[in-house]
Amino acid sequence: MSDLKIQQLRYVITVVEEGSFHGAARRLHRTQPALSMAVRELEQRLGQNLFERGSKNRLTPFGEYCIPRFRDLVGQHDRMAKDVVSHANGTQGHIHIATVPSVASRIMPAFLAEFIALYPDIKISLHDENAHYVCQMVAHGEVDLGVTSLWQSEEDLEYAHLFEDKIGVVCRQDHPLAPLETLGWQSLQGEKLIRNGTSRLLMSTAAAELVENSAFYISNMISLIAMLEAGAGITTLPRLAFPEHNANLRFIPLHDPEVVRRIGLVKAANRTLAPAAQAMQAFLLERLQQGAG
Amino acid sequence: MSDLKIQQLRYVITVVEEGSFHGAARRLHRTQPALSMAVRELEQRLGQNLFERGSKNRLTPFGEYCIPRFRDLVGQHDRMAKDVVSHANGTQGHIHIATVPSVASRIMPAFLAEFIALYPDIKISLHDENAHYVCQMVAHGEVDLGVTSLWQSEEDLEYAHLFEDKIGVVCRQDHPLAPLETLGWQSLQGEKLIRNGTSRLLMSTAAAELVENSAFYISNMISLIAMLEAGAGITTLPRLAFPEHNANLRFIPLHDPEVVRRIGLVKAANRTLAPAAQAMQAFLLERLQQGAG
DNA sequence: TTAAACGATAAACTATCCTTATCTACTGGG
DNA sequence: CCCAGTAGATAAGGATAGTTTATCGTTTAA
Repeated sequence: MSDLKIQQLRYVITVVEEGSFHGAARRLHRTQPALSMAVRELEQRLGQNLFERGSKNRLTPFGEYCIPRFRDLVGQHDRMAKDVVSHANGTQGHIHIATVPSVASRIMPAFLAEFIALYPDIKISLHDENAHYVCQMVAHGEVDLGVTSLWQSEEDLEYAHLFEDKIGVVCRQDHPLAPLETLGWQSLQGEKLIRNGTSRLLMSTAAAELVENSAFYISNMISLIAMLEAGAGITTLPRLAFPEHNANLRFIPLHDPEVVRRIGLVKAANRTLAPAAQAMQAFLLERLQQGAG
Repeated sequence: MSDLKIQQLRYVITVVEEGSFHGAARRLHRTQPALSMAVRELEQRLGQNLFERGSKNRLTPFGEYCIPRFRDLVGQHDRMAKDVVSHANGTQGHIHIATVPSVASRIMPAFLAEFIALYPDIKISLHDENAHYVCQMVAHGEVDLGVTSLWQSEEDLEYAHLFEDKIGVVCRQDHPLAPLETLGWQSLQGEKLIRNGTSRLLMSTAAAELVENSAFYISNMISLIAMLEAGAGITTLPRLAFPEHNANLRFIPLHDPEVVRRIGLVKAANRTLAPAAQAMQAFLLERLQQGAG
């Protein structure tokens, strides 16, 4: 038993709806003989006539039985096709994305607001994790895309650079260093440095020994800020990770050497993105590449 | 947006199930390039790849999304096609048939038993009505087929003769006429004749005046039999309408003139029968034509 | 009676589908 | 390291559908 063709079924349905072959032909942008022959072909395949021959265009009892079933299948086809196509062209879907907290709180809100305005039917799940875990989630397929600095160059990850984020020192407004517009690493000698999750960025620089001699490590950003506000010491942070509107703290860019955190878009290599994620990827690259946060 | 082809969807599903194009080609009795090209064509139409290119034969996320939906549609198609085809070749369906009571009780039971053994999935509704109403039901499309004598030659009914049913007299075993093997109409002069629904068959014969002079009319067969058993008179009946195993009554064939009821298959002209009804029609003609009840 | 509308049919063209033949890439064993 | 053996991709050719134009016969209505 062979496959029926959706098109033939649609032809028959249209003939019934229009009440004539000519009318159906007009609606389907086909000629009348095309429908005549298509219907006859289907009838021959089924072994029974759908329309009464000789007389006008009345359905046979067999036709009456078939039409609702044809209608059902064509309807199901159309719904499915519409759904699948809208997923194919990225107007529908569910994107899972992971970013480091600073990007999640400073970049993504405005970005995602713009994105969902463009693609109102795409669902988005945003995870924030540290750079290492973001890469892991992408590698393991738990998310489609990551926005992060690379933990280390990984085999099965594809990295597309977006922007750089300068490291600076963060201290209280009444700290002796606070009035300075810029700082060299040497100025930090003797300061009480609190390490945090981003401190590893300094490990391969001239400032490495500063970090190694630091006695404090705080991973939680809220706690870190509280410690700094209490005047317990200073820390280093990428600019994006510094709470922009904090009146008690000050961010002082550092140079000599200048250290940056490279933020990029990470996806699994050898794995095609779902169309919705492709749209997100393209939009991320268009909006965030080169432009700093 | 154009129609997807059930066949292409089936190809894709089979490739997924078999895990390879070659395997699927074997199962589908096609060559491998046929599948390659069909899949590529579908991918181009959707605008997204279903299978990872380069790498073996893994599905893309888009493919993962599509496959269950394709499976659904193909499954629905197959169920629908199977159902429609089984209706087309008459192995499934619902037949509505009407007959006169004598045929319903004496002919149809054995006949239908044989029929449902041949077509176990066909549903049958059997109505018994008088000859006039049977014809009316067929003409109005309330039933597909009727087995009856014609009330009058009707415009929009097609009649196919099945068999003839001889009229005879019915009387009690102790009636003076009972010992006779055969009777002429003249012998009935002076008898108390009870009319019934079949008496109209005599109206155009030499015996017409007998009927006209009869004072009793009973339409209900049970009541009629009871009256006869009570010795209230005699009646005329077609042989088939006579209760075969009744020990108290006797059926005496009549001749001079011989009157018969012509029983035939009636269907609406200009209306195609449903396939199941076609099967019933063919079976009725094969089994009942010429052979008396 | 004629004109218009409908469906069926024929012939020609086009697109689609499937095959054979061939090519390229990857894989496992010697 | 090489050499089948297996996989999918590609190209060319032929068969088959699907579609169109042109035409015919029938029915319907003016």
